[in-house]
Amino acid sequence: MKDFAQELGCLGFTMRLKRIADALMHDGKKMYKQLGLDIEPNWYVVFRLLKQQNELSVTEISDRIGLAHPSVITLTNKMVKAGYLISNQCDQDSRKRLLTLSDKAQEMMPEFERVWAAGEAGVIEAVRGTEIMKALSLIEERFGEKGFRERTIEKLNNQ
Amino acid sequence: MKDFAQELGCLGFTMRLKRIADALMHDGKKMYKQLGLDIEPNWYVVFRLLKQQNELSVTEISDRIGLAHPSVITLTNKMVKAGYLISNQCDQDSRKRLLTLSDKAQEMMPEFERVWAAGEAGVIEAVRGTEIMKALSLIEERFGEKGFRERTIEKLNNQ
DNA sequence: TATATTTATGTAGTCAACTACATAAATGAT
DNA sequence: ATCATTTATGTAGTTGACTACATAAATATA
Repeated sequence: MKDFAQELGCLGFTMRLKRIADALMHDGKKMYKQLGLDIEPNWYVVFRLLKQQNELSVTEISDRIGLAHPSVITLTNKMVKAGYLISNQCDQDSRKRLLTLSDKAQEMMPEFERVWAAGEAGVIEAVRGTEIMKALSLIEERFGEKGFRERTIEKLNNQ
Repeated sequence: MKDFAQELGCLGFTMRLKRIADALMHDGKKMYKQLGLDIEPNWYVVFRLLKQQNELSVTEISDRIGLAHPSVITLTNKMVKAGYLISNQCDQDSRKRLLTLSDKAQEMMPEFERVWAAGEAGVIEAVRGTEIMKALSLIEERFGEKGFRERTIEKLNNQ
């Protein structure tokens, strides 16, 4: 049975992106469970970011990883609850809450890194020969400048 | 501020796909609202499919568009409620429910088609020069054969 | 024919993202 | 110094996908 979203050409773009992302996310969850690790897909972005930056506020994380701040709050709250992040009120600016990696996080990091390296190797294999990372950058940039809605309405008016 | 998911290379793949898909979906909703059309992003896949196939069951739609059947039930129920689909119990097999486009759907189709054509033109512009549709096909195929979890665990064992 | 299996649909609950709104602290302007 | 604006965080509610389980009809098998 041929996939219909594929038949739709560029119109099927969004649905196909979402389908792939969802499938990877679900399979990622399953993977961590199978490996007996109590972390979730996407946490690695925060792990990696805080490893590099040491200490960041909610909004800073939100800006750097491109998720809305409520999503970051939910995500990091889970990581705090799981014992991987420490949350401290900022001295200079009492609105801010600064997040750092806990000792548990530092301890587990080598094991996580091993898994992430394997995951990355798997993805590299799956996307081999496609230039998709470069394509995503370009597409992100273009949709960043002018969204889908604006583009469509512009085209509608020029018809 | 440089995007951190991009810095992560292939590891940021899933998150970036999800982010783009979510942004397109949200902007699509906004667009339909702005145009005063009472339809949702993704409905066009069902509209187009039923225009081509006339009458299909829930499972057939699910198979063709690659969404899980509960998602199709939710999606098509909304379309029925909005008056765009007719649902009929199948005579030969009373388990099946057959979905067709309503008169309202047929009537509105030319207007929808105009919008979808504009949307597609916008996407084509945004992805120009990237070969992303071809890339997605290849990636879907590869992850279809062997998922992210399986790939990662295989890599872990070969380290 | 009776029973077991498969298939089609439906329901319940989860999840990760989003927007919109609320509040409190810091900053800027008159 | 007061008041307005901006910024940081938090909460509530929505969304569209998913899995897991439930039920009923059809089909296959003993």
